[in-house]
Amino acid sequence: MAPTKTEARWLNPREMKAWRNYIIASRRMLEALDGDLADYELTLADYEVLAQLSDAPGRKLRMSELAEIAMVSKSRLSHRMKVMEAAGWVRREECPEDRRGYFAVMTDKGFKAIERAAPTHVGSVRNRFLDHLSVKDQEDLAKIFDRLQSQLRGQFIEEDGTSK
Amino acid sequence: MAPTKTEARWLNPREMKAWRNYIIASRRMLEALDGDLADYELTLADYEVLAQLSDAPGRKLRMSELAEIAMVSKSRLSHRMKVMEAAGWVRREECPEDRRGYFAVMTDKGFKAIERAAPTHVGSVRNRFLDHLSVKDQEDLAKIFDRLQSQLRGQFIEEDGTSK
DNA sequence: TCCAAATAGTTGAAAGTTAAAGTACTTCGT
DNA sequence: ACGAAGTACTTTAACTTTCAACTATTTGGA
Repeated sequence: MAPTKTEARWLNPREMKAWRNYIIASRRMLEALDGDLADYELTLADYEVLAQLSDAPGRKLRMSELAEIAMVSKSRLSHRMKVMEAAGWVRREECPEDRRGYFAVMTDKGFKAIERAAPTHVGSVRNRFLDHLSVKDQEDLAKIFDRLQSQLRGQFIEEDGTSK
Repeated sequence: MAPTKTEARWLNPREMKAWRNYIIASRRMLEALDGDLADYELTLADYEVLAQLSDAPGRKLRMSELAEIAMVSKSRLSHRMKVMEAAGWVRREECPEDRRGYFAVMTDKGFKAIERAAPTHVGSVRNRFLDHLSVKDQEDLAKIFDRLQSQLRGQFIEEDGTSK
């Protein structure tokens, strides 16, 4: 089935500029953020995983939940966990309540690793993003992207018929 | 050298919301756009490469230039070109002016392929992005991301000492 | 002119990602 | 309480991307 029913009239210059400025700047910004983390042997995606884990109670989360909130697939998380486990940053723990399941648990070493990276990362986010936005810009962006996000969720439900 | 000198004070709730809403929605949107193109055996990155090529005079561009404007690395472009060449969408042509160089040339088949995908893609961009923005939102976003982009370029120059 | 350095592009290997299938366990309906 | 279907997670294999090294050519001095 076609993913969209909107007729395909071309983008006008204003639309084009909004769209292209947005994706180009975003791609470059993400690249830069990733580059900034490279000094800590981390990618943005791995950072996200560790950050979420470090915020969890007991620095411990079910694999699925971690995958969900860090926005990576289960398969990818599995693979990355193997790498991070080898680095001594996390370990897996069996879940007694549901024996199919596992917890991802952050080790002290992992916590230190992300504690070390966090100031730089936050600095990058300011440096490359927030510092260039007025308070109003920040509020506008938050609103706009919140709208986009909920719309996306809506379309997802429509498309595959699943409600979660 | 540290990539940033900004002190690492934590993000306040407003900053946090702007940043997180932005990356989360962006990631999901990009995923969705990619998904929409999958029906045409294209990724967003490949689409971008072909779209740029189809816009070029003679549907023909030097590899480096194409890599630059489509925002992929030279190496990646080389590899993708091999795949697209096998699909019959592009071919390489020697450059007589600079015998180290090559042109990427879009074939008729390639042009047809992107012509087929374009309406859907434009539809997706409307559907998932533009339709949810007021005219003012579009203008604001264009301005903000333009600012971010030029800032990024500035930092890039600082960091590696290169001026291009 | 000659050579060192820079540039254009490709390549191969390593690392990362995804998609599909596999294992193990739980849930649900009867 | 049984079996089918569903869920949690992992694994394998195919594919993609990156990184560094390589070839070929051009450029820019001395």
